[in-house]
Amino acid sequence: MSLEDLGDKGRRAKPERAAAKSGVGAKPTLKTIAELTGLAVTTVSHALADAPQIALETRQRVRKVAADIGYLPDRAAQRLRTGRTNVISLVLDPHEEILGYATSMINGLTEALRGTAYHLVITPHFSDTPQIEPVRHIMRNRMADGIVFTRTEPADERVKLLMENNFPFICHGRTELATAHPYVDYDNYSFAYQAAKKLIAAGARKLSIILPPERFTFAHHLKHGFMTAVREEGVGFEIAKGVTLDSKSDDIRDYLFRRMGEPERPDGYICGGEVSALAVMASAYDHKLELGKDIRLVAKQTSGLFDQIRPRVETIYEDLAEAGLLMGKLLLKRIAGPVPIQELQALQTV
Amino acid sequence: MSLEDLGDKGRRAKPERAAAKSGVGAKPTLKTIAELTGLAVTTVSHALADAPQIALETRQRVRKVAADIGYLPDRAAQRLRTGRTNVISLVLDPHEEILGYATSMINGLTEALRGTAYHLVITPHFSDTPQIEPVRHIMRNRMADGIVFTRTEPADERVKLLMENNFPFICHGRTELATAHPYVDYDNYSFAYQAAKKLIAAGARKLSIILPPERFTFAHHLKHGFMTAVREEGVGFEIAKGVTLDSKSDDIRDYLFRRMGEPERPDGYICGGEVSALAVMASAYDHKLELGKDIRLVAKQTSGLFDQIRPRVETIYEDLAEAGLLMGKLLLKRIAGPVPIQELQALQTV
DNA sequence: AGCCTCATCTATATCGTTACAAATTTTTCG
DNA sequence: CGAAAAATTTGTAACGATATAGATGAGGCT
Repeated sequence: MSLEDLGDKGRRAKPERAAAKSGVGAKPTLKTIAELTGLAVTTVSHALADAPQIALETRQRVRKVAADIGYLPDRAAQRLRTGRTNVISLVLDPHEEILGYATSMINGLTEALRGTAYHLVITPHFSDTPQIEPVRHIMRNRMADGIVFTRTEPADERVKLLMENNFPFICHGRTELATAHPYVDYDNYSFAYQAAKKLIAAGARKLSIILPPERFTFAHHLKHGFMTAVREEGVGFEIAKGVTLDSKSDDIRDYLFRRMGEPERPDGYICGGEVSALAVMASAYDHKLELGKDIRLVAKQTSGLFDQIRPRVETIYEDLAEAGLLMGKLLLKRIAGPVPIQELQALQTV
Repeated sequence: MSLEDLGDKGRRAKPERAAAKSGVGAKPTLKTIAELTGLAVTTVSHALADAPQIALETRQRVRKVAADIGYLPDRAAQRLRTGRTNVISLVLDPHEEILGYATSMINGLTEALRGTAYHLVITPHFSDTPQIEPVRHIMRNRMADGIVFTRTEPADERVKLLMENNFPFICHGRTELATAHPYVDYDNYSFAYQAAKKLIAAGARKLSIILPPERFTFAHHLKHGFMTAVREEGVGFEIAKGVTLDSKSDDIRDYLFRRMGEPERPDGYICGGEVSALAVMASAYDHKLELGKDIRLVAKQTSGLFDQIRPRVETIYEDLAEAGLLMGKLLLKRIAGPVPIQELQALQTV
């Protein structure tokens, strides 16, 4: 260490020092490139930004050197100077029980961010603080250039706040607000509608659906789809009471087990999540009810899980990775500049 | 806007301007506090750092003002000046199939980071680039103060590189390198050992295990635990060939289905993942083999999933959220300063 | 009083980048 | 050829924080 140091000092001046440094592991900066090319730092900066007032030949030369020494702009410096963070923040509710929901979405998002300068930061939303807190915090302290969040509500405060401040965001799910906003959503109305129709076509005469907590917009979508189908067909129905898709899976199963032991029990179940579908199956099994005969089931599938479940269950697929990918793409588009809102809305069809 | 501007100019000097600004929504900085308190920026900085050479009363006053206006230091500026990023990078392989593996770990990590200045950044590792790339990149470009990664290999290059450079990290799983390194691991040896014993105790006479790809250290741990148990008991055994826990679940099932149709088929399965366990169940079902009689199964459980699976399956639990929490805590400890390596190692017991 | 010490606070420079304005060189053309 | 125009490059300041060294003033000591 000290020997090397001496040797280095013993040689000559600065340009070589920088070069040597960059050769080893020291981070190259614009200054490094400037010294290497004999240009000014400003020029290098402009050249790398492909500014037209820099001679084409210079731009190419600079780019070459930058690539050779593996220059990457310092994010902190860029961020400090420009205010751009190059960060997308995914606000995540650690409560989300749906298996792999977050993972799939993260995979989609990282895929969308691939090749860009953007990083994905996970911002947890702890349930003991108001939902809007992380969003307000990110906005106020410029922690990110854009926000992604899920579990949208009909009058979602986060959407309101972000829209008011014209802050780039996208959410999974829609609101019922008057002003349009960016979103990616899955057509849960159609999901429930088609699921109900399938159950009825298969012979079910009394349907039941387990809904998400009522505060989420997609609970309403599911309910409407469900209600429309049962009314059209004139079959019996009920909505699971006391449990939601967010309930602990054991609680869901306990509820179902109880209900299946009662008279007038439903014979067709619609499950908006994989865990609740398994709970239906478990309850039926524990009652020695036969699936596909005594009890029918249509589940929403968001992973490969149900390909291995026996007896086979009718499912309808929701592609969460694609949702994440879409969200990422739309958000980047919005961050790049103003875009008509309707171009930032996507509905995944059933 | 212009009116307000004029009015503001018409009044007096700077302190009020800053106050007005911070009151609205402009981000308060050290300068804001300096103007508010009449102190110098440097003093404020020191005061907030609780430097003893600043009068106690001043420190308190500054802290109060900072809290009142909701001051938060600018991460970019801090990072630029100090080199600290306040970022923990989780290198994630989007390939990981184990349901919710990433989610659980992320939840644990965010819990560990809660209340600290640290953010969690997801750095994807795309399978078309060498595994070491993201790590090298993070290190070279100082993208994070610490790295978390998973799926450790016996001679893991990432571990070598990070150890050589004395860069803070922690990995899920151990290596077989001579030099000790930080890790959090689950005792997969004991898992396989106990799983095998359970199967044998339940009457299984020929055991099979589906292993992770051989390049991962925990594949060896599982294998050793398995082999030790079958040798001790002198029962038949085999190791699933051609498929691993990383194989597509349909491929695992196809393999199992084939194998279950052949003579000398195993009657006890050890599954290191939930999906492969379901594949075993599906194959058995498709062969009309009865679980618990013709075929026995012990699965590793990492979510609540198997509480809903019927027939009930014997499982052994691995707490991934706790692993994440541990990893976060140990990594933070390491980042805070040098720590004897053995204090940075944790083995989760079965 | 004069000098020193201690406690407290402050000025300056810097991290790497970019906006802005200015300077320099080259080209154009009467 | 020489001035104006165009093309190209450069210097300066700033983003917000902190490390370093230095300044200020109160009090103690001889």
